[in-house]
Amino acid sequence: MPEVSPVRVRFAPSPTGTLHLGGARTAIYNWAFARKHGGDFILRIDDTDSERSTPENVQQILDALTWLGLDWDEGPKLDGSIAGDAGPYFQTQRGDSYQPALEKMIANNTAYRCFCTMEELAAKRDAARLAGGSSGYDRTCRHLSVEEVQTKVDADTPFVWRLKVPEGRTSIVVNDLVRGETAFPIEAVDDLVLMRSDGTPTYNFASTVDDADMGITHIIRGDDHLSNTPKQILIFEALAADDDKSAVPAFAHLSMIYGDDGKKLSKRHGAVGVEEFAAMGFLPDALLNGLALLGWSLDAETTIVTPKMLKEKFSLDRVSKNPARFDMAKLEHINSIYIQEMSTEEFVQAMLPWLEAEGLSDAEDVAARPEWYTELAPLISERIKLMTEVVPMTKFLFVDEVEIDKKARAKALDKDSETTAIALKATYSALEGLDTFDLPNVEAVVKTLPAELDLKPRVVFQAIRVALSGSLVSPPLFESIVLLGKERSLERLSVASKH
RNA sequence: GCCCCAUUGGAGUAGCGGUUAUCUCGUCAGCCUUUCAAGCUGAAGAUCACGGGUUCGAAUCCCGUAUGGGGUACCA
Repeated sequence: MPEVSPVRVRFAPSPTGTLHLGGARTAIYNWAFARKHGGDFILRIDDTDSERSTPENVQQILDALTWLGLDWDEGPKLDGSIAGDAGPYFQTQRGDSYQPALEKMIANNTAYRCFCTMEELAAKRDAARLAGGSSGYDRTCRHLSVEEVQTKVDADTPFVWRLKVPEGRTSIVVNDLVRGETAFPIEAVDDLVLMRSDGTPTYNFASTVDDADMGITHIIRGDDHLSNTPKQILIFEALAADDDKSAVPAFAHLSMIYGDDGKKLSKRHGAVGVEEFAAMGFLPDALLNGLALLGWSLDAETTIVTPKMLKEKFSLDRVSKNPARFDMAKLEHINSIYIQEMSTEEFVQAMLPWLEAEGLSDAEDVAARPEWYTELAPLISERIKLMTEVVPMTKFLFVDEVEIDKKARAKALDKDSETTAIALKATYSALEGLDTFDLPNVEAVVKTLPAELDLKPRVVFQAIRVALSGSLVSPPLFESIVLLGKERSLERLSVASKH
């Protein structure tokens, strides 16, 4: 059997905020790719920005990934434990690995000291830009003699370590799995700072060292990192033993997700955090599906892609190069399909938290009258797109007294109050006489009312609907009456007809 | 300024040199109907950003332009 290096991918969020849609999609692709290839999905927390990183954000990211159904093989776990041997999985705890990496680069002459001050650098940058050239570092310190360097070091002049971009090469080619070959002219690759004067590594250095140490084989990330890639390739090469070509991982750069105005998705566009979508009533599998489709397709026609399908079918060569706009309407449509696909039992369980949050129901109630919930569930599941719609649609079934919507009252009750009073009283009488309050009986007596009263069905039924549910929109009428029960139905009809 | 990327109906996409340019969402109309949905049927909507090439033949390949985006920090 040929030796195949196992796939190892990583998702490395910065806990400077909660998990947003773009990050979630990156995580999904990494996860799906790992699962597809039987590899490892590693979660690393890039928390070097100590100013903005918080433990709360870390927790939120972990929760959001878990909610989405993404499981990682290595990294911090929800219960506080850590899985995997390639850790630590918090970048702030990996400090020890950067110095040896730097020393290795010093030894093979791929790094050098730079004594330029930030002010000097800024001035040079401005000048270079004004002259119309590239704005990279002018490499002054790269040409310092050994003696000059020694003098400055002896004088305790502060310095940073920079990458020595090799001479003699014309370009660095990034062979991207999504975009194909992209060549960066060598002049455009900057001698970037590896280690700051305070001894901490920069992002590009830390990230690359970590990826190398962790044996990452494929880096799948946002395309805002594409320009960083040639620099990172150089670092990978410098870090590698004996020109080991396999030391440079494969790259796949994902286009950004835009808001509906074509601008980069941000808070201005409303909800962008995964937890916000959960609160809006999206199902995890539906969000996963919708996000996966933002830049990837299974084929020409499939819209519904379950987590299982994603794990089996995901491939980077079907990732689109175009930036995608986030479309809430389509996501809602996908969500509604997932809702409809749920079994009655599943939907009852899915409704419960939303009802509980409003104090309308609890597990005990479900256990006490499972049939009632079983009848309710399909009536609701087929007409909502978001789980948040459950409460407004069913609240009238749980409360003792309905609050009748003003508009609904005006339209269905007060418009012709005498007629509606007659209709409601007739309904009252018809229902009052029923011994068995079930759907066939209720339907039998109510359905014939309009004809008996010589009124339009619409007038009669809407009046009843508003009297019982308080709204012009409700689940089907006869079913609603049965679910409400005889006592409450009569009570509400009586109240409404007196107005 | 410089470097890189992208551009197919309103949105997401299929397309890999020869198709009536695919599918989904959305929109509109009809059916169903006690409301709202769902469902079903149908319709409108794309000179494949533009201009040049290459080719018998281009949405597909090449060059340029425009537009949008990313990068260009001792940020990540």
